[in-house]
Amino acid sequence: MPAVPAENRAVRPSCSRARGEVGCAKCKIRLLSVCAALDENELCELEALAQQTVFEPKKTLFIQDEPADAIYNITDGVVRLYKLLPDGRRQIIGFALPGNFLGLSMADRYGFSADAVVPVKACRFSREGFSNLLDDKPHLLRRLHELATHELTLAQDQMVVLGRRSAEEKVASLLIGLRDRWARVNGVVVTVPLPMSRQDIADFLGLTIETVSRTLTRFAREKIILIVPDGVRLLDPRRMEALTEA
Amino acid sequence: MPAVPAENRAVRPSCSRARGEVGCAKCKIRLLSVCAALDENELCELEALAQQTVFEPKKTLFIQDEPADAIYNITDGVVRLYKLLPDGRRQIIGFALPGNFLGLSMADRYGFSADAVVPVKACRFSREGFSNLLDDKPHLLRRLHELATHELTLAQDQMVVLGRRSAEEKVASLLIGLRDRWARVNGVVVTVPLPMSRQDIADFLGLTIETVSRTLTRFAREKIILIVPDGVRLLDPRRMEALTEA
DNA sequence: CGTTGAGTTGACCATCGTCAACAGGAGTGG
DNA sequence: CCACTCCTGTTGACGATGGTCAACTCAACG
Repeated sequence: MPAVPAENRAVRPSCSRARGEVGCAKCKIRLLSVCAALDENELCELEALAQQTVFEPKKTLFIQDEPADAIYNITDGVVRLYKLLPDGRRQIIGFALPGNFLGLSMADRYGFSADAVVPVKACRFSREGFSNLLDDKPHLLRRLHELATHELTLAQDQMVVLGRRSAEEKVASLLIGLRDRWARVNGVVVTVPLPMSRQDIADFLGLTIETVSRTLTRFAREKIILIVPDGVRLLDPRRMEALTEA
Repeated sequence: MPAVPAENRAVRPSCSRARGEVGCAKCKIRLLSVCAALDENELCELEALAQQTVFEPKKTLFIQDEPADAIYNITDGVVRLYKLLPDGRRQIIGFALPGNFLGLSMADRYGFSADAVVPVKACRFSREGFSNLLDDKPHLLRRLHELATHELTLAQDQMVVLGRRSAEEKVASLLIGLRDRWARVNGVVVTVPLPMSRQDIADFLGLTIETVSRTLTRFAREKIILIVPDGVRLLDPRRMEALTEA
């Protein structure tokens, strides 16, 4: 039987948890997520409701239009969020990174489907439990609303990309966008991780895999990026940014 | 000097207002908007903060990136919401109809620009005043959050349209979408009002005016619609809906 | 009436999608 | 260990959807 890790022995006793689990107070994405709105005592309440879950690549977290009985806070990995048309066309409406919250809407059915791109860890809450917590914590609701309007802003920016950008600009905006989001999670990066497939990228940008592939190789030929396994290194971030600003 | 209209004489005295103004309690879009969350007394508080404003066509309500000192509740008319790229390309991210609320995000700068398409009436609130009201009315915040997540859902649906729909499907989805939204305001309609220009429609759908024009005339040739001044009459709503569902 | 601006229509063209072939890596079984 | 398949990604040839450019109509307005 392994000893309880040192970092767990010191936590305040009010917060009981299963042996070996790290508490919310130590969570590295706490300040990025809804949890930032809560003080230490409230965090214990939240933690009591949370259930740590793990999803292997391609496993689904939930499916569009099914009853939304759970909401998730992603702590590790990448999740793709998408809508399908009856004929099979797919639009990825976003990639959830650590710190992102799925279930902002508190609606009774999911508005899109979500599945893991790489191994994912997430805190799972029952919608009911979380909703009750929300009822007597207006500052938590404020935080939720903040995050929701932030998502709305991202969605509106993506509408500009989808409606008015060329293929080249679309790929550039994905790379710069992901770089900036990873920076908030992991600190500044020059090599942008791209764990999702070309098909995922294409379905996010409203393109085909071939166009995504061609555009990336063109960027590589022009020494703006270096393609590495599961990512790209930005050799000339300025030129890449220029493409997104034009 | 005109007499005070009969419908105004009977309102409860707690709600004082300028002569001739109709109170929130009588507002025809009250139940569609944030105001639905408030009881009669709270409505008076809100009314005290509200300032009735009017905008002529093409007048701007606010501009992207400028300080967001006011928020608006549209009571009449149509407003276009858009983002501009430095080179002049424009993406319209939505049309606000009566009942819609501009300023859901409560951010300190506007995330997009807004201007009147036709004569617009709106209730204007200072952001500060509204924010204060929000602080001790959690149910108002809940309502705001509800509306924000609804907007988010619309934005995500529009991402599917922009990313994965053909020109024909795009135009059809605009017509069906507007028809359903007008129905919530005015009751069921067969003639969908299109007060915005072809350029506006094009910039909403990620197309050009020519493609919008051609698509509409093709629909008309095929007897799916009848083009009338400032709108279209849906002759075959089923076929139109089929185009949006495919 | 002349001017202006929105909308329509046609001819042509470019960007991006389609289709197909191929390369390389991972996993599987002889 | 090697052949085989499978899957993802790349590259090329070709084509279609929708964009560009231009001419024209028509209504509104002076």
